[in-house]
Amino acid sequence: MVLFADLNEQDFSQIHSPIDDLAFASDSVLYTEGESALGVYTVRKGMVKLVRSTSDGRERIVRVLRPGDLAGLEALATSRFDTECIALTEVSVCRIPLSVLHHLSTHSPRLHLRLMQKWQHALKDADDWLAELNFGTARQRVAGLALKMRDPDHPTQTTLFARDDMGAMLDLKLETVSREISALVRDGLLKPMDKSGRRYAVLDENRLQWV
Amino acid sequence: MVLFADLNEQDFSQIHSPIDDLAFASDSVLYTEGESALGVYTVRKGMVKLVRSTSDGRERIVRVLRPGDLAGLEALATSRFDTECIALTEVSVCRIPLSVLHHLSTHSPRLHLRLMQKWQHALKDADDWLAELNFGTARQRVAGLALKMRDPDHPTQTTLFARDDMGAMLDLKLETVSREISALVRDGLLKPMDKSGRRYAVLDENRLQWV
DNA sequence: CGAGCGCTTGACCGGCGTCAACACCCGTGG
DNA sequence: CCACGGGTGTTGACGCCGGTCAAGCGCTCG
Repeated sequence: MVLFADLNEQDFSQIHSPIDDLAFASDSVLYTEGESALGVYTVRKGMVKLVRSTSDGRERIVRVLRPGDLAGLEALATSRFDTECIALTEVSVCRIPLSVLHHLSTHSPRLHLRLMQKWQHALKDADDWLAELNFGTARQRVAGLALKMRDPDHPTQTTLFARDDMGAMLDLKLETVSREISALVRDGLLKPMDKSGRRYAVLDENRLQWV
Repeated sequence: MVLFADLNEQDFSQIHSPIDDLAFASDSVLYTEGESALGVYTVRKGMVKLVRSTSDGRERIVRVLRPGDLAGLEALATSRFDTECIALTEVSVCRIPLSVLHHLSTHSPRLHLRLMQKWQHALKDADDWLAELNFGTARQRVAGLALKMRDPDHPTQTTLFARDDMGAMLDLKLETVSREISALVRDGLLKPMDKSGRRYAVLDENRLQWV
C-alpha cells in the first residue's frame, strides 16, 4: 500500500487499530465537508472527486484523486474533512485510522517522510489544477484535462467524466465542454473509444499540449 | 514566531543552525521555481505572491501569502521549490534552514503538530483560491478578492494589487479588473482610500459577498 | 515641467453562456 | 421482442460578458 510500502517489521508491529478495506459504488459519498473524521483514505482503484461548496452555494470540483492518492489528509491536522469526497467510478479504498498515522508519524521516520511527500504532492496537485486547468480558453482547459487524465500505464488512452462534472472542474458550462470535445475529435486530436463519451484515445499529444 | 511559538527550552536548545532574518524590496524574487532550497520562509510583514509558469509559458498567480503564512513548505519534502515567490510589497521574512525543521519535526511533537497544521492550512488555502476566487463572474471574483484581502485587524479595510497581478490571480484581463473595481466603487460597496488604487474601505460586506 | 508608467474608460468584437431541440443509449414494462 | 421514457450527450441560434485595441488621464519621479 502507498503509505506503508517501505515500513519495516518493527513499524508494522505498532499498528494496533484495524485498517479497513472499503468499496464504494459510483456516486456514493465517502465523506462530507466538515464531517468529523475516523481516518484518512488511500485510493486503490477508481477515481473520486473533491467537491467544495462556495459561500454562495455553487459547487466546485477542486481535484480528482486516482490510485495512489490520499483523500482527507487534512483530518490529520484538524480531525475534520475540508472538502466533500464523492466516487466518480466504483472505487476501492483503505481507511487508515488517525490514531495509527499519528502514532507512526512520530515513531517511524519512514512513514513521517512518506506523509510529508503526500502533503507536498497534494499541494502541488492543487496548484496544478489552478494553474494548468483553470486558465486560458475552453479549448485549452478541455485539452489539458484530457492530458492530465491519461491512463498512467497506457498514455495513449484517457478517461473523461460526465460533462457537467467536467464543467465544475474547468469552470465551463456542460454545453461548452461538449462542443470542445467534439472539436478535438473533429480535428483528430482525440478519438472516442466507447459510446458513453468517457474513454478517448489520445491521437496527438503535442497538439493537445499547444492547442 | 509562527512556527516556534510553543516550543519549550529543550526544543530550542536543539536549534544549532542560524535562522536568518531577511528583508526584501517590493518586486524582488525570494526564490524561483525549481530552485534548490536552503530553507523555508515565514512571512513576518508584507505580502508575497506564488507564481506558476504554465507549460505554454503564461504566468499564473496561485496564491498570496500574508504574515503568519509559510512559503516554500514543499522544500521540506523535495528540497526544491515548486513555485516562484515574489514580494508584492516590502516584506520581512525568516528563513529557517531545512536541517532545523527536519530535526525538530522528529524530535519535538509540538513543532511536528505545528507543521502539520501549516500543511493543512496551505492546502485549504489553495482550494479556497480555486473554489472561491476562480469561479463565477468577473464581478464576483473581484469582490471575493477584496473580501479575502481584508486587513485581519481592520476588517473594514482591504488591500488590492496592481491590476495585471489581480488579473493573473483571478484569470481576468487588467481592463476587466479595473472596470469591476470602478463598478464596485460606483455602487457603494468599496471606497478608495488612496490615489494609487491599492487601499479600499469595505462599505458593504454583505453585498460584496452576494454580488 | 515633461516623460513614463499604471489606471481608467470607450468602442467594438469574439468566445462562451443560455435556451431549446434533437439524438442516442439503456432500462423497463407490456 | 419491441415500444416507450428518462437521462445524458450533442448541436444550433442568439445574446451578453469579458477580451481586444486604443485613447486619455493622473500620479510619480526625474
